[in-house]
Amino acid sequence: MPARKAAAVTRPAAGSRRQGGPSGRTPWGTISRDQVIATAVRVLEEVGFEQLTIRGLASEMGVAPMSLYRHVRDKDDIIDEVTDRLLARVWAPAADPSDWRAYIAEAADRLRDFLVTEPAALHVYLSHPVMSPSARDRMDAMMEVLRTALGDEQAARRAYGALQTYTIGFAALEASRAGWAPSEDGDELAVQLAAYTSPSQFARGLHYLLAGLESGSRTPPAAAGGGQTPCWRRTEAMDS
Amino acid sequence: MPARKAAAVTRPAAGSRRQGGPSGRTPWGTISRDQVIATAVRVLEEVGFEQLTIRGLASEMGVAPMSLYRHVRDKDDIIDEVTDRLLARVWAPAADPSDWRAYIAEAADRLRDFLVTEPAALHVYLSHPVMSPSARDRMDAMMEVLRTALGDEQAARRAYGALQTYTIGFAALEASRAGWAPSEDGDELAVQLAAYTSPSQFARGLHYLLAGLESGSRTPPAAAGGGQTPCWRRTEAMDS
DNA sequence: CCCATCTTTCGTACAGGTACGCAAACTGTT
DNA sequence: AACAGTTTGCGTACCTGTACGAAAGATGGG
Repeated sequence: MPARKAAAVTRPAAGSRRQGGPSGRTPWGTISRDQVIATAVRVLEEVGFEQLTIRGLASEMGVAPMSLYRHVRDKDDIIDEVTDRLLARVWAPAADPSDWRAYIAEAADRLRDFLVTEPAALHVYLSHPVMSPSARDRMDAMMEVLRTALGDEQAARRAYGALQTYTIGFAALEASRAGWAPSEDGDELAVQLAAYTSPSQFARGLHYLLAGLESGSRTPPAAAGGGQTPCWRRTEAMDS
Repeated sequence: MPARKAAAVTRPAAGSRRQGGPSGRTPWGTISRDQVIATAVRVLEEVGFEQLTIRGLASEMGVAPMSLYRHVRDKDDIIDEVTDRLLARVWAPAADPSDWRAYIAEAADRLRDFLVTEPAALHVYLSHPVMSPSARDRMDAMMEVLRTALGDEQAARRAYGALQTYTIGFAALEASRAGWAPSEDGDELAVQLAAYTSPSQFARGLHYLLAGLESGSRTPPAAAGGGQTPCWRRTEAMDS
Protein backbone atom coordinates (compact mmCIF):
# COMPACT_ATOMS: atom_id res chain seq x y z
CA MET A 1 0.00 0.00 0.00
CA PRO A 2 2.09 2.91 -1.24
CA ALA A 3 0.43 5.49 0.93
CA ARG A 4 3.05 7.57 2.66
CA LYS A 5 4.83 9.67 0.11
CA ALA A 6 8.53 9.86 -0.52
CA ALA A 7 10.20 13.04 -1.62
CA ALA A 8 13.87 13.09 -2.48
CA VAL A 9 16.28 10.17 -2.90
CA THR A 10 14.63 9.24 -6.17
CA ARG A 11 16.67 11.72 -8.10
CA PRO A 12 17.42 9.84 -11.34
CA ALA A 13 21.19 10.16 -11.16
CA ALA A 14 22.30 12.13 -8.14
CA GLY A 15 25.41 10.98 -6.35
CA SER A 16 25.67 8.22 -8.90
CA ARG A 17 28.30 7.79 -11.54
CA ARG A 18 27.32 5.36 -14.26
CA GLN A 19 30.55 6.34 -16.07
CA GLY A 20 30.53 3.06 -17.95
CA GLY A 21 31.16 2.62 -21.62
CA PRO A 22 29.34 4.63 -24.25
CA SER A 23 26.68 1.95 -24.27
CA GLY A 24 25.23 3.72 -21.26
CA ARG A 25 25.40 0.45 -19.48
CA THR A 26 26.96 0.26 -16.03
CA PRO A 27 30.42 -1.39 -16.26
CA TRP A 28 30.04 -4.97 -15.11
CA GLY A 29 30.28 -6.48 -11.72
CA THR A 30 29.49 -2.95 -10.55
CA ILE A 31 26.85 -4.35 -8.25
CA SER A 32 27.29 -7.27 -5.95
CA ARG A 33 24.98 -8.70 -3.34
CA ASP A 34 27.21 -7.27 -0.71
CA GLN A 35 27.13 -3.80 -2.16
CA VAL A 36 23.37 -3.87 -2.43
CA ILE A 37 23.06 -4.78 1.23
CA ALA A 38 25.64 -2.23 2.31
CA THR A 39 23.94 0.52 0.35
CA ALA A 40 20.60 -0.55 1.77
CA VAL A 41 21.95 -0.23 5.32
CA ARG A 42 23.19 3.26 4.58
CA VAL A 43 20.02 4.36 2.85
CA LEU A 44 17.94 2.89 5.65
CA GLU A 45 19.78 4.96 8.21
CA GLU A 46 19.47 8.06 6.05
CA VAL A 47 15.85 8.00 5.05
CA GLY A 48 14.16 5.31 7.13
CA PHE A 49 12.36 2.10 6.38
CA GLU A 50 9.36 3.64 4.69
CA GLN A 51 11.47 5.49 2.16
CA LEU A 52 13.67 2.54 1.38
CA THR A 53 12.59 1.55 -2.13
CA ILE A 54 14.07 -0.63 -4.82
CA ARG A 55 14.01 2.21 -7.27
CA GLY A 56 15.65 4.60 -4.84
CA LEU A 57 18.25 2.06 -3.91
CA ALA A 58 19.06 1.41 -7.55
CA SER A 59 19.41 5.07 -8.44
CA GLU A 60 21.58 5.54 -5.37
CA MET A 61 23.92 2.95 -6.85
CA GLY A 62 23.64 4.43 -10.31
CA VAL A 63 21.97 1.34 -11.68
CA ALA A 64 18.64 0.31 -13.15
CA PRO A 65 16.09 -1.04 -10.68
CA MET A 66 15.82 -4.47 -12.22
CA SER A 67 19.54 -4.94 -12.06
CA LEU A 68 19.34 -5.54 -8.35
CA TYR A 69 17.25 -8.62 -8.89
CA ARG A 70 20.23 -10.42 -10.32
CA HIS A 71 21.75 -10.36 -6.84
CA VAL A 72 18.83 -10.48 -4.43
CA ARG A 73 15.62 -12.49 -4.57
CA ASP A 74 13.32 -9.61 -3.70
CA LYS A 75 13.00 -6.66 -1.37
CA ASP A 76 12.40 -8.88 1.63
CA ASP A 77 15.65 -10.62 0.89
CA ILE A 78 17.45 -7.30 1.18
CA ILE A 79 15.68 -6.38 4.38
CA ASP A 80 16.49 -9.75 5.93
CA GLU A 81 20.16 -9.18 5.33
CA VAL A 82 20.07 -5.60 6.54
CA THR A 83 18.36 -6.68 9.71
CA ASP A 84 21.06 -9.23 10.38
CA ARG A 85 23.77 -6.61 10.18
CA LEU A 86 21.93 -4.24 12.45
CA LEU A 87 21.13 -6.95 14.97
CA ALA A 88 24.75 -7.98 15.18
CA ARG A 89 25.57 -4.56 16.59
CA VAL A 90 23.17 -4.65 19.50
CA TRP A 91 22.07 -8.10 20.59
CA ALA A 92 24.83 -9.00 23.04
CA PRO A 93 23.94 -8.42 26.71
CA ALA A 94 26.46 -6.75 28.98
CA ALA A 95 25.25 -8.63 32.03
CA ASP A 96 27.21 -11.50 33.50
CA PRO A 97 25.86 -14.83 32.19
CA SER A 98 26.23 -16.31 35.65
CA ASP A 99 23.25 -14.22 36.73
CA TRP A 100 21.00 -15.96 34.24
CA ARG A 101 17.86 -13.98 35.02
CA ALA A 102 19.63 -10.68 34.45
CA TYR A 103 21.32 -11.98 31.33
CA ILE A 104 18.12 -13.32 29.79
CA ALA A 105 16.16 -10.26 30.76
CA GLU A 106 18.70 -7.98 29.14
CA ALA A 107 18.89 -10.10 26.01
CA ALA A 108 15.12 -10.00 25.69
CA ASP A 109 14.94 -6.30 26.32
CA ARG A 110 17.66 -5.59 23.80
CA LEU A 111 15.75 -7.44 21.13
CA ARG A 112 12.54 -5.68 22.08
CA ASP A 113 14.26 -2.32 21.90
CA PHE A 114 15.81 -3.18 18.57
CA LEU A 115 12.52 -4.28 17.05
CA VAL A 116 10.69 -1.23 18.29
CA THR A 117 13.42 1.07 17.01
CA GLU A 118 13.82 -0.56 13.61
CA PRO A 119 10.55 -1.13 11.76
CA ALA A 120 12.42 -3.06 9.12
CA ALA A 121 13.58 -5.58 11.67
CA LEU A 122 10.11 -5.99 13.10
CA HIS A 123 8.83 -6.63 9.63
CA VAL A 124 11.36 -9.40 9.24
CA TYR A 125 10.69 -11.00 12.60
CA LEU A 126 6.98 -11.06 11.92
CA SER A 127 7.46 -12.58 8.48
CA HIS A 128 9.27 -15.75 9.37
CA PRO A 129 11.52 -17.40 11.94
CA VAL A 130 14.78 -15.49 11.75
CA MET A 131 17.84 -17.69 11.42
CA SER A 132 20.43 -15.23 10.18
CA PRO A 133 23.99 -15.46 11.52
CA SER A 134 23.60 -12.91 14.27
CA ALA A 135 20.24 -14.37 15.25
CA ARG A 136 21.99 -17.74 15.48
CA ASP A 137 24.69 -16.27 17.68
CA ARG A 138 22.13 -14.77 19.97
CA MET A 139 20.17 -17.98 20.19
CA ASP A 140 23.25 -20.03 20.93
CA ALA A 141 24.26 -17.67 23.72
CA MET A 142 20.82 -17.68 25.28
CA MET A 143 20.43 -21.43 24.97
CA GLU A 144 23.76 -21.93 26.68
CA VAL A 145 22.61 -19.86 29.63
CA LEU A 146 19.17 -21.43 29.75
CA ARG A 147 20.56 -24.94 29.64
CA THR A 148 22.78 -24.45 32.62
CA ALA A 149 20.10 -22.53 34.49
CA LEU A 150 17.23 -24.94 33.90
CA GLY A 151 19.29 -28.08 33.62
CA ASP A 152 17.04 -29.78 31.13
CA GLU A 153 17.52 -29.36 27.38
CA GLN A 154 13.80 -29.59 26.74
CA ALA A 155 13.04 -27.00 29.38
CA ALA A 156 15.61 -24.69 27.83
CA ARG A 157 14.00 -25.01 24.42
CA ARG A 158 10.56 -24.33 25.77
CA ALA A 159 11.91 -21.37 27.66
CA TYR A 160 13.61 -19.95 24.61
CA GLY A 161 10.49 -20.39 22.53
CA ALA A 162 8.33 -18.70 25.12
CA LEU A 163 10.79 -15.83 25.50
CA GLN A 164 11.00 -15.25 21.76
CA THR A 165 7.25 -15.32 21.42
CA TYR A 166 6.74 -12.91 24.26
CA THR A 167 9.48 -10.54 23.18
CA ILE A 168 8.57 -10.32 19.52
CA GLY A 169 4.87 -10.17 20.22
CA PHE A 170 5.31 -7.42 22.73
CA ALA A 171 7.54 -5.46 20.40
CA ALA A 172 4.96 -5.72 17.65
CA LEU A 173 2.35 -4.18 19.90
CA GLU A 174 4.61 -1.53 21.33
CA ALA A 175 5.75 -0.46 17.89
CA SER A 176 2.25 -0.26 16.54
CA ARG A 177 1.18 1.86 19.46
CA ALA A 178 3.83 4.45 18.79
CA GLY A 179 2.55 7.25 16.62
CA TRP A 180 -1.03 6.30 17.22
CA ALA A 181 -3.54 9.06 17.87
CA PRO A 182 -6.43 8.11 20.18
CA SER A 183 -8.70 9.62 17.52
CA GLU A 184 -11.41 11.72 19.13
CA ASP A 185 -13.76 9.62 21.22
CA GLY A 186 -13.13 10.11 24.92
CA ASP A 187 -13.14 6.36 25.45
CA GLU A 188 -9.91 6.68 27.34
CA LEU A 189 -10.23 3.59 29.47
CA ALA A 190 -10.63 1.39 26.45
CA VAL A 191 -7.82 3.04 24.59
CA GLN A 192 -5.54 2.91 27.57
CA LEU A 193 -6.31 -0.74 28.06
CA ALA A 194 -5.97 -1.79 24.47
CA ALA A 195 -2.68 0.00 24.22
CA TYR A 196 -1.32 -1.40 27.44
CA THR A 197 2.19 -1.58 26.17
CA SER A 198 5.30 -0.06 27.68
CA PRO A 199 8.83 -1.15 28.54
CA SER A 200 7.91 -1.48 32.18
CA GLN A 201 4.97 -3.71 31.27
CA PHE A 202 7.40 -5.75 29.26
CA ALA A 203 9.63 -6.15 32.27
CA ARG A 204 6.74 -7.20 34.44
CA GLY A 205 5.51 -9.82 32.02
CA LEU A 206 9.02 -11.09 31.57
CA HIS A 207 9.31 -11.43 35.30
CA TYR A 208 6.22 -13.63 35.44
CA LEU A 209 7.35 -15.63 32.51
CA LEU A 210 10.76 -16.37 33.98
CA ALA A 211 9.20 -17.35 37.27
CA GLY A 212 6.79 -19.67 35.51
CA LEU A 213 9.53 -21.21 33.43
CA GLU A 214 11.74 -21.85 36.40
CA SER A 215 9.01 -23.56 38.36
CA GLY A 216 7.85 -25.34 35.24
CA SER A 217 11.24 -26.94 34.80
CA ARG A 218 10.78 -28.61 38.17
CA THR A 219 7.24 -29.71 37.50
CA PRO A 220 6.33 -32.69 35.31
CA PRO A 221 5.60 -30.98 31.97
CA ALA A 222 2.45 -33.03 31.61
CA ALA A 223 0.82 -30.79 34.15
CA ALA A 224 1.55 -27.71 32.13
CA GLY A 225 -1.23 -27.79 29.59
CA GLY A 226 -3.61 -28.82 32.37
CA GLY A 227 -6.98 -29.45 30.80
CA GLN A 228 -6.30 -27.35 27.73
CA THR A 229 -7.25 -28.17 24.16
CA PRO A 230 -10.87 -27.11 24.52
CA CYS A 231 -13.52 -29.29 22.94
CA TRP A 232 -14.79 -26.54 20.70
CA ARG A 233 -11.69 -26.71 18.56
CA ARG A 234 -10.57 -29.69 16.48
CA THR A 235 -8.05 -31.60 18.53
CA GLU A 236 -4.46 -31.32 17.52
CA ALA A 237 -1.62 -33.62 18.39
CA MET A 238 0.25 -32.27 21.36
CA ASP A 239 3.76 -31.78 20.20
CA SER A 240 6.95 -31.26 22.17
CA MET B 1 4.83 -5.60 -2.25
CA PRO B 2 2.65 -6.94 -5.06
CA ALA B 3 4.41 -10.26 -5.43
CA ARG B 4 1.93 -13.10 -5.45
CA LYS B 5 -0.16 -12.94 -8.56
CA ALA B 6 -3.89 -12.89 -8.79
CA ALA B 7 -5.71 -14.63 -11.57
CA ALA B 8 -9.45 -14.33 -11.85
CA VAL B 9 -11.77 -12.00 -9.98
CA THR B 10 -10.38 -9.06 -11.88
CA ARG B 11 -12.68 -9.67 -14.78
CA PRO B 12 -13.68 -6.16 -15.81
CA ALA B 13 -17.42 -6.69 -15.53
CA ALA B 14 -18.26 -10.24 -14.49
CA GLY B 15 -21.18 -10.72 -12.19
CA SER B 16 -21.59 -6.98 -12.21
CA ARG B 17 -24.41 -5.04 -13.71
CA ARG B 18 -23.64 -1.38 -14.17
CA GLN B 19 -27.03 -1.08 -15.87
CA GLY B 20 -27.08 2.62 -15.17
CA GLY B 21 -28.04 5.29 -17.66
CA PRO B 22 -26.53 5.49 -21.13
CA SER B 23 -23.78 7.58 -19.66
CA GLY B 24 -22.17 4.35 -18.56
CA ARG B 25 -22.08 5.73 -15.08
CA THR B 26 -23.32 3.65 -12.17
CA PRO B 27 -26.73 4.94 -10.98
CA TRP B 28 -26.11 6.94 -7.80
CA GLY B 29 -25.98 5.87 -4.24
CA THR B 30 -25.30 2.44 -5.69
CA ILE B 31 -22.44 1.99 -3.28
CA SER B 32 -22.59 2.58 0.41
CA ARG B 33 -20.02 1.97 3.08
CA ASP B 34 -22.05 -0.97 4.24
CA GLN B 35 -22.13 -2.57 0.82
CA VAL B 36 -18.41 -2.14 0.38
CA ILE B 37 -17.76 -3.91 3.67
CA ALA B 38 -20.26 -6.65 2.94
CA THR B 39 -18.77 -7.28 -0.48
CA ALA B 40 -15.31 -7.27 1.01
CA VAL B 41 -16.32 -9.95 3.51
CA ARG B 42 -17.69 -12.11 0.71
CA VAL B 43 -14.70 -11.62 -1.55
CA LEU B 44 -12.33 -12.27 1.33
CA GLU B 45 -13.97 -15.63 1.98
CA GLU B 46 -13.90 -16.46 -1.72
CA VAL B 47 -10.40 -15.55 -2.72
CA GLY B 48 -8.47 -14.87 0.47
CA PHE B 49 -6.70 -11.89 1.94
CA GLU B 50 -3.88 -11.76 -0.57
CA GLN B 51 -6.23 -11.54 -3.53
CA LEU B 52 -8.45 -8.93 -1.94
CA THR B 53 -7.70 -5.81 -3.93
CA ILE B 54 -9.41 -2.49 -4.32
CA ARG B 55 -9.70 -2.96 -8.06
CA GLY B 56 -11.12 -6.45 -7.70
CA LEU B 57 -13.57 -5.30 -5.09
CA ALA B 58 -14.70 -2.44 -7.27
CA SER B 59 -15.22 -4.56 -10.34
CA GLU B 60 -17.10 -7.07 -8.22
CA MET B 61 -19.51 -4.27 -7.38
CA GLY B 62 -19.59 -3.04 -10.96
CA VAL B 63 -18.00 0.25 -10.02
CA ALA B 64 -14.81 2.16 -10.70
CA PRO B 65 -11.99 1.62 -8.20
CA MET B 66 -11.80 5.20 -7.04
CA SER B 67 -15.49 5.31 -6.31
CA LEU B 68 -14.94 3.28 -3.17
CA TYR B 69 -12.85 6.03 -1.65
CA ARG B 70 -15.87 8.21 -1.14
CA HIS B 71 -17.11 5.71 1.44
CA VAL B 72 -13.95 4.32 3.00
CA ARG B 73 -10.74 6.08 3.97
CA ASP B 74 -8.42 3.48 2.51
CA LYS B 75 -7.92 -0.25 2.21
CA ASP B 76 -7.02 -0.60 5.86
CA ASP B 77 -10.30 1.02 6.75
CA ILE B 78 -12.11 -1.72 4.87
CA ILE B 79 -10.06 -4.46 6.47
CA ASP B 80 -10.68 -3.04 9.93
CA GLU B 81 -14.40 -3.24 9.40
CA VAL B 82 -14.25 -6.68 7.87
CA THR B 83 -12.24 -7.93 10.79
CA ASP B 84 -14.81 -6.62 13.22
CA ARG B 85 -17.59 -8.55 11.53
CA LEU B 86 -15.61 -11.75 11.45
CA LEU B 87 -14.51 -11.40 15.06
CA ALA B 88 -18.07 -10.95 16.22
CA ARG B 89 -18.83 -14.47 15.00
CA VAL B 90 -16.17 -16.23 17.01
CA TRP B 91 -14.92 -14.37 20.05
CA ALA B 92 -17.42 -15.47 22.68
CA PRO B 93 -16.23 -18.34 24.89
CA ALA B 94 -18.57 -21.21 25.62
CA ALA B 95 -17.04 -21.83 29.03
CA ASP B 96 -18.79 -20.80 32.21
CA PRO B 97 -17.49 -17.39 33.37
CA SER B 98 -17.49 -18.67 36.94
CA ASP B 99 -14.48 -20.79 36.06
CA TRP B 100 -12.43 -17.74 35.25
CA ARG B 101 -9.28 -19.59 34.21
CA ALA B 102 -11.15 -21.72 31.71
CA TYR B 103 -13.09 -18.72 30.45
CA ILE B 104 -10.03 -16.55 29.97
CA ALA B 105 -8.05 -19.38 28.43
CA GLU B 106 -10.79 -20.08 25.92
CA ALA B 107 -11.20 -16.42 25.08
CA ALA B 108 -7.49 -16.10 24.47
CA ASP B 109 -7.33 -19.23 22.41
CA ARG B 110 -10.30 -18.20 20.31
CA LEU B 111 -8.59 -14.93 19.46
CA ARG B 112 -5.35 -16.74 18.70
CA ASP B 113 -7.15 -19.16 16.43
CA PHE B 114 -8.97 -16.34 14.70
CA LEU B 115 -5.81 -14.35 14.07
CA VAL B 116 -3.95 -17.36 12.75
CA THR B 117 -6.83 -18.32 10.49
CA GLU B 118 -7.49 -14.85 9.14
CA PRO B 119 -4.39 -13.04 7.92
CA ALA B 120 -6.46 -9.92 7.42
CA ALA B 121 -7.32 -9.83 11.10
CA LEU B 122 -3.73 -10.34 12.13
CA HIS B 123 -2.76 -7.46 9.92
CA VAL B 124 -5.25 -5.28 11.72
CA TYR B 125 -4.24 -6.33 15.21
CA LEU B 126 -0.62 -5.67 14.44
CA SER B 127 -1.36 -2.27 12.98
CA HIS B 128 -3.02 -0.59 15.93
CA PRO B 129 -4.99 -1.22 19.10
CA VAL B 130 -8.30 -2.63 17.96
CA MET B 131 -11.33 -0.92 19.43
CA SER B 132 -14.07 -2.03 17.08
CA PRO B 133 -17.48 -2.91 18.51
CA SER B 134 -16.90 -6.63 18.77
CA ALA B 135 -13.43 -6.07 20.18
CA ARG B 136 -15.07 -3.81 22.77
CA ASP B 137 -17.60 -6.49 23.63
CA ARG B 138 -14.87 -9.02 24.08
CA MET B 139 -12.83 -6.73 26.24
CA ASP B 140 -15.78 -5.85 28.43
CA ALA B 141 -16.57 -9.51 28.97
CA MET B 142 -13.01 -10.40 29.83
CA MET B 143 -12.55 -7.41 32.10
CA GLU B 144 -15.69 -8.35 33.98
CA VAL B 145 -14.34 -11.82 34.64
CA LEU B 146 -10.85 -10.59 35.49
CA ARG B 147 -12.17 -7.98 37.89
CA THR B 148 -14.13 -10.46 39.95
CA ALA B 149 -11.33 -13.01 39.77
CA LEU B 150 -8.47 -10.74 40.72
CA GLY B 151 -10.46 -8.32 42.84
CA ASP B 152 -8.40 -5.29 41.98
CA GLU B 153 -9.23 -3.10 38.98
CA GLN B 154 -5.59 -2.33 38.36
CA ALA B 155 -4.65 -5.99 38.48
CA ALA B 156 -7.41 -6.76 36.00
CA ARG B 157 -6.10 -4.14 33.60
CA ARG B 158 -2.57 -5.42 33.84
CA ALA B 159 -3.83 -8.94 33.32
CA TYR B 160 -5.82 -7.98 30.26
CA GLY B 161 -2.90 -6.12 28.79
CA ALA B 162 -0.56 -9.00 29.34
CA LEU B 163 -3.04 -11.49 27.90
CA GLN B 164 -3.60 -9.38 24.79
CA THR B 165 0.10 -8.94 24.27
CA TYR B 166 0.81 -12.60 24.67
CA THR B 167 -2.07 -13.76 22.51
CA ILE B 168 -1.50 -11.42 19.62
CA GLY B 169 2.24 -11.85 19.71
CA PHE B 170 1.95 -15.59 19.72
CA ALA B 171 -0.54 -15.53 16.88
CA ALA B 172 1.80 -13.41 14.83
CA LEU B 173 4.56 -15.94 15.19
CA GLU B 174 2.36 -18.97 14.67
CA ALA B 175 0.88 -17.48 11.54
CA SER B 176 4.24 -16.58 10.10
CA ARG B 177 5.50 -20.06 10.68
CA ALA B 178 2.68 -21.64 8.72
CA GLY B 179 3.63 -22.21 5.12
CA TRP B 180 7.30 -21.80 5.86
CA ALA B 181 9.72 -24.24 4.28
CA PRO B 182 12.85 -25.03 6.33
CA SER B 183 14.77 -24.32 3.14
CA GLU B 184 17.53 -26.88 2.64
CA ASP B 185 20.13 -26.65 5.39
CA GLY B 186 19.85 -29.53 7.81
CA ASP B 187 20.01 -27.13 10.71
CA GLU B 188 16.95 -28.71 12.17
CA LEU B 189 17.56 -27.88 15.77
CA ALA B 190 17.81 -24.22 15.03
CA VAL B 191 14.78 -24.22 12.82
CA GLN B 192 12.76 -26.19 15.30
CA LEU B 193 13.73 -23.82 18.04
CA ALA B 194 13.15 -20.64 16.19
CA ALA B 195 9.77 -21.85 15.10
CA TYR B 196 8.73 -23.07 18.51
CA THR B 197 5.16 -22.14 18.03
CA SER B 198 2.15 -24.37 18.36
CA PRO B 199 -1.25 -24.28 20.04
CA SER B 200 0.01 -26.47 22.85
CA GLN B 201 2.92 -24.09 23.43
CA PHE B 202 0.38 -21.32 23.55
CA ALA B 203 -1.57 -23.15 26.20
CA ARG B 204 1.54 -23.73 28.26
CA GLY B 205 2.64 -20.12 28.16
CA LEU B 206 -0.86 -19.01 28.98
CA HIS B 207 -0.82 -21.29 31.98
CA TYR B 208 2.35 -19.66 33.29
CA LEU B 209 1.00 -16.23 32.58
CA LEU B 210 -2.24 -16.81 34.46
CA ALA B 211 -0.34 -18.25 37.40
CA GLY B 212 1.97 -15.26 37.45
CA LEU B 213 -0.92 -12.83 37.20
CA GLU B 214 -2.82 -14.46 40.02
CA SER B 215 0.13 -14.41 42.35
CA GLY B 216 1.05 -10.94 41.13
CA SER B 217 -2.31 -9.59 42.18
CA ARG B 218 -1.50 -10.62 45.73
CA THR B 219 2.00 -9.24 45.66
CA PRO B 220 2.83 -5.54 46.02
CA PRO B 221 3.24 -4.49 42.38
CA ALA B 222 6.43 -2.69 43.27
CA ALA B 223 8.16 -6.04 43.42
CA ALA B 224 7.17 -6.88 39.90
CA GLY B 225 9.80 -5.06 37.94
CA GLY B 226 12.38 -6.16 40.49
CA GLY B 227 15.67 -4.63 39.45
CA GLN B 228 14.64 -4.11 35.87
CA THR B 229 15.33 -1.04 33.74
CA PRO B 230 18.92 -1.99 32.94
CA CYS B 231 21.51 0.71 33.08
CA TRP B 232 22.47 0.38 29.42
CA ARG B 233 19.16 1.81 28.27
CA ARG B 234 18.02 5.37 28.86
CA THR B 235 15.77 5.33 31.87
CA GLU B 236 12.09 5.77 31.31
CA ALA B 237 9.41 6.74 33.77
CA MET B 238 7.88 3.61 35.18
CA ASP B 239 4.21 3.74 34.43
CA SER B 240 1.76 1.07 35.39
C1' DC C 1 -38.19 26.41 -14.45
C1' DC C 2 -33.30 27.80 -14.02
C1' DC C 3 -29.17 28.13 -11.81
C1' DA C 4 -25.99 27.64 -7.69
C1' DT C 5 -24.24 24.20 -4.81
C1' DC C 6 -23.37 20.00 -2.89
C1' DT C 7 -22.68 14.95 -3.38
C1' DT C 8 -21.04 11.06 -5.73
C1' DT C 9 -18.74 8.70 -9.46
C1' DC C 10 -14.80 8.02 -11.89
C1' DG C 11 -10.78 9.19 -15.56
C1' DT C 12 -6.05 10.13 -15.25
C1' DA C 13 -1.74 9.65 -13.30
C1' DC C 14 1.97 8.46 -10.26
C1' DA C 15 4.86 5.69 -7.20
C1' DG C 16 6.17 1.23 -5.91
C1' DG C 17 7.42 -4.13 -6.62
C1' DT C 18 8.70 -7.28 -9.86
C1' DA C 19 7.86 -11.09 -14.02
C1' DC C 20 9.83 -11.75 -18.52
C1' DG C 21 13.17 -11.92 -21.62
C1' DC C 22 16.70 -9.49 -24.67
C1' DA C 23 21.33 -8.03 -25.25
C1' DA C 24 25.96 -6.86 -23.66
C1' DA C 25 30.09 -8.59 -21.56
C1' DC C 26 32.93 -12.02 -19.76
C1' DT C 27 34.80 -17.08 -19.89
C1' DG C 28 36.45 -21.19 -21.78
C1' DT C 29 37.27 -24.22 -25.95
C1' DT C 30 39.08 -25.37 -30.16
C1' DA D 1 40.87 -15.60 -33.33
C1' DA D 2 36.11 -17.56 -33.67
C1' DC D 3 32.44 -19.54 -31.44
C1' DA D 4 29.52 -21.38 -27.65
C1' DG D 5 27.92 -20.87 -23.14
C1' DT D 6 27.18 -18.31 -19.05
C1' DT D 7 26.61 -14.22 -16.31
C1' DT D 8 24.92 -9.68 -15.73
C1' DG D 9 22.53 -5.24 -16.70
C1' DC D 10 18.28 -3.51 -17.84
C1' DG D 11 13.97 -2.09 -21.13
C1' DT D 12 9.22 -3.06 -21.10
C1' DA D 13 5.09 -3.95 -18.99
C1' DC D 14 1.74 -5.24 -15.51
C1' DC D 15 -0.39 -5.05 -10.91
C1' DT D 16 -1.06 -2.56 -6.71
C1' DG D 17 -2.89 1.57 -3.74
C1' DT D 18 -4.45 6.05 -4.06
C1' DA D 19 -3.88 11.66 -4.80
C1' DC D 20 -6.16 15.00 -7.64
C1' DG D 21 -9.59 17.05 -9.83
C1' DA D 22 -13.30 17.08 -13.30
C1' DA D 23 -17.84 15.84 -14.52
C1' DA D 24 -22.56 13.76 -13.77
C1' DG D 25 -26.49 13.60 -10.89
C1' DA D 26 -29.30 15.45 -6.96
C1' DT D 27 -31.08 19.32 -4.25
C1' DG D 28 -32.66 23.72 -3.04
C1' DG D 29 -33.67 28.72 -3.61
C1' DG D 30 -35.33 32.16 -6.54
